[in-house]
This record gives sequence, C-alpha cells and structure tokens, in this order.
Amino acid sequence: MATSTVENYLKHMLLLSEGGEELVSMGALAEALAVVPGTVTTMVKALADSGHVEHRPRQGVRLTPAGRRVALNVLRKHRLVECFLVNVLKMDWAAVDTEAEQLEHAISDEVLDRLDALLGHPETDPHGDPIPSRQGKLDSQVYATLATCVVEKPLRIIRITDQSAEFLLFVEQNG
Amino acid sequence: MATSTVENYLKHMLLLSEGGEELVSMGALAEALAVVPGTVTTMVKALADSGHVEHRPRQGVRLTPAGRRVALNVLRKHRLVECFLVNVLKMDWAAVDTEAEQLEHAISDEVLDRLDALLGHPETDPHGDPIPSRQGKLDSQVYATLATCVVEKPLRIIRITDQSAEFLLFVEQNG
DNA sequence: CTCCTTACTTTGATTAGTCAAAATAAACGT
DNA sequence: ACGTTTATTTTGACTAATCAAAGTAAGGAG
Repeated sequence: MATSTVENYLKHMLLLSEGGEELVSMGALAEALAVVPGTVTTMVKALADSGHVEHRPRQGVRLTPAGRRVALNVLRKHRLVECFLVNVLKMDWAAVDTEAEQLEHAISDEVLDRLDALLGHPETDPHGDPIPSRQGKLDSQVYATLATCVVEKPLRIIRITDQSAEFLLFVEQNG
Repeated sequence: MATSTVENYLKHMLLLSEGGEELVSMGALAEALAVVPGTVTTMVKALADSGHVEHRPRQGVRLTPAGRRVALNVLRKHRLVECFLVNVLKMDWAAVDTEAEQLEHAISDEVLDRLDALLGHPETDPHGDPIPSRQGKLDSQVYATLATCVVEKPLRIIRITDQSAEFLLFVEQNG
C-alpha cells in the first residue's frame, strides 16, 4: 500500500497537471508539498522505480497510468470527504480542506463507496471541484473565470480554484 | 501533536490497564502493538521524556494524567467512529475495528464533536464498550461474563471484549 | 546459595522522509 | 561566445520507528 506521503506526491502531480499532459516541474511540486526541491528529486526517483511516475531528469515528471489511478482515488476520497463534512456534519466549507487532507489517507475504499452512496453520488465537492468517478473518470470542464466575465451581468459561481484559507475566508465574508 | 504511533502506544496502555492502576508490562504492550519488546522499551523511554508515562525500569509503565488524557481522546475517537460506521454507513460491526484503527488518528476534535452530536451522544460503541466523555470520563462497569452466567437462563449480551476478527465472525455466524 | 528461566534493556543496523548546502546543467542576455 | 541566473540534482546528515541479537537483572526451584 502506498504511504500517505506517496499519495500526496501523486495527488499533487495530478492537480498540477490539470487536464493537460504536460510535465510537472520539480519546483512546482516542491512548492505544493512544502518541501525543498532536493527532497522531491529523491522521492520522484523512488516513485519512478515503483512505476508510478515517469521521470525526465532536469525536465519534470509525469504520472504513469498506475500513478494516475492512485492519484484519482486519493482525490476522490478527498472530495467526497469534503462533501460529507459540509453536507452531513454541517462544517464550514472554508475549513474542510485541511480536515480532508488527513482523512483522505485514512479511509478505505469500502468506506469511500458507502460515503458516496450516502451522499447520493455527488459530482462536485463543496468548492465546485469535480469528483473523480470510481472508474477513474474526471471531467475537468473549463468554465469562464471571473476575470473573463462581463461586469454587472448576473452570474453563478460554479467553482473556486484558489483553495487557500485566506481566500476562502475572503469569499465567505464578502458573499 | 502526538504522532499516530504515540497515540497507539498510549491507547493500548489505557486498554491494558482497564480500570486498575497497575503497571503495564513491556511484554504485554509489545504483544498488543505487534512490535518486539526492545522497541517498546525505546519508545516508552521517549514517552517518559515527553511526560506521557512514568517508566519503572524492569517493572512496567503507567500513564501520567497527561498521557491518560491523550489516550482517552484517541479511544473516544475510535469508538465514536465505530458507531458512525455501523449506525450511519451500515457497515458490518465485525469489520469496523480495523477501519477505526486508521481513522482515530486522522479526525480532528472538531469533527469528533460533530460526529458525537450527529450520533446523539452514544454511551457505548457497537461492541458495547463505553465511550469516554469529552471531559475524559470513562465508566468501566464490570458486568457478569458468559463464563459466570447461569446456563439456560435468558440473558442479554451487553459487551464483547474479545475484538479479534475470528471471534467476531464466530459470534456473527452463531447469533 | 546457585543455577535457570523469563522478562527486560542495549546495541547496531535499517527504512522512510526530510533538510542544508554544494555541485551541475540548462537557459538567457548581451 | 561568455558569464550569469535559475532549476535541478547530489551529498551528507538527521529524526522517527523499527528489528535482530546480544547482554543483564530478578525471581523462583532445587
């Protein structure tokens, strides 16, 4: 079984390559994981050995199908847990990300499935991010961003990309 | 924050000293944690340094009030999670122990409280084991055991002490 | 009292994950 | 083409948790 560290590396690679098939840079990964770049290099080489990623030295890294499978499963856990925390436990949707960060590595596939059923198979989490299907399908639709919207025209916000605590707090306090 | 390894050591010390104030032997702890005795000695010395336990070399170990506090909180998480898995997710009550083993280290106190409320502040988990209160109160009532019961007299089973998977399976299959 | 058994502790080594800092490579501007 | 900047990799060291195996203490049995 993949350790939770490994799961985090793979999850972040998936997030950093949203949609596209491009290589993820070591620097970006180090930033996302809050570790120094040297640590990422070491870890990525191990991940390459275990067949989860393909490492192009000095260029970047990319998930293999096996690595992507693991990453999608973790992401599915993360987002379904967020749904649970908000919809069932009525937690503040700005705070659930940190909680889910821990729980995503602790829940089994069995619990995951039951949670999914309990929640009525939701398609997105409370921030509007799509939830990967059990079969590993993830539709990353591209919506218009606030920056590309017409001012003064009514609109509905579907998804919030910036998950930083500060930003979510800002959104909350300003509707 | 205590690592999940530390939480496990403390939790098992609590369980092994059920009620009484006696010292827990290193051997019993090693057995419970499935590690070799030498590992326990090392770890217990570290735990003594951090003020969670009192170590009597060659005699045994005992929780300090601080250690007991941590242990009770972990046990509360474990048992409330079991309630949730059985009552809400309708999982098999013989299987939830292993699940809870992981989750007890991943859920925050915030989630714990909300879970407790959702479940209606239960007093025991699905196996009949008492759930420590938020204030750290744990009533370990002593019930008659099957071995001390009158045969052929109707009775209600309140609590099952042996949590091994095999035994739970046996109980399940034989009513 | 001496020996034996059993429990406990020590010691040395290992694995996973990490950092700091030095070394290297690629890219970039002039 | 040359030197400078920037990203990446390497190296050496560290912490947490573990095991195997050797060493030590304490409590009986005779």
